[in-house]
Amino acid sequence: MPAVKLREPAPLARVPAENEDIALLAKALGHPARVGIVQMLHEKQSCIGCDIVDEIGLAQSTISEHLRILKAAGIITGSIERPRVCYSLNAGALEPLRRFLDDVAKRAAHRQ
Amino acid sequence: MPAVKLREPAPLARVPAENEDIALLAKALGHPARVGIVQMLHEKQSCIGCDIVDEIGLAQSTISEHLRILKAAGIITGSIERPRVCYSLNAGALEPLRRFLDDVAKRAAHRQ
DNA sequence: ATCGTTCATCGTCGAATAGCGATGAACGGG
DNA sequence: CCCGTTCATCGCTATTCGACGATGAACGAT
Repeated sequence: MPAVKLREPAPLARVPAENEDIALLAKALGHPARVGIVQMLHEKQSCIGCDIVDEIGLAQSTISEHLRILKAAGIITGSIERPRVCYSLNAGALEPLRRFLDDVAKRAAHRQ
Repeated sequence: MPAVKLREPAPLARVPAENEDIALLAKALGHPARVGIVQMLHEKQSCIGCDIVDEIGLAQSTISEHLRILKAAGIITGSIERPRVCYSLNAGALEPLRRFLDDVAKRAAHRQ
């Protein structure tokens, strides 16, 4: 045990866990194909199968990867329905990011 | 001039320019340090100089790069004030992303 | 039992990110 | 005129991303 207390490594000062969260959500949306997928799931309420591949116009493996990223971020969920997988939006997951942006917009408008 | 009309390369089917826009904004926010910077500029209304470097806790060159990315996305602006640069938030730039998220949230809540 | 469909995973490639230190430009002040 | 401060830019390295084709797993249908 050292005699002096070393300065805490600090979680990077100004980078609380909440920001980490927001950044992860934003990153997950940080690709046009993924925005398109969310848009699709948002319009066609119904969950979708491989139609996404046709709509977006990328290779199946690529779409699968994008779906994996969205799933990992909690933005979508997939339930198997052999032989397909039925994806649907989990709108609640986006709340932290949405609230962050709302907050910025509101305060900015408020002080004009 | 070929006799037949070739199929248009298509802007990637379902990936309209608007989504591209949203994705670019999201990408710019896709890093905790950048979220922190926006948060800073949002709280301390006043524009900031190099205080950001102290607050975030990354090397000056790294912060400079993050600022460049935010600037490129139109999210912040910087006005020189020798020898410093005064950054401030351009909240309006985030609107497309904010509206997108609001839309998703609203429609999701509506159909419950 | 075989086939077809749907999807995930793997390996690979090039491009982009993220981080740093070092260097350089641009002043305002002594 | 030199100095210090602030910031941008330049290499450079390591890691991650994005895309693809090929392969494989998991069934329903024939």
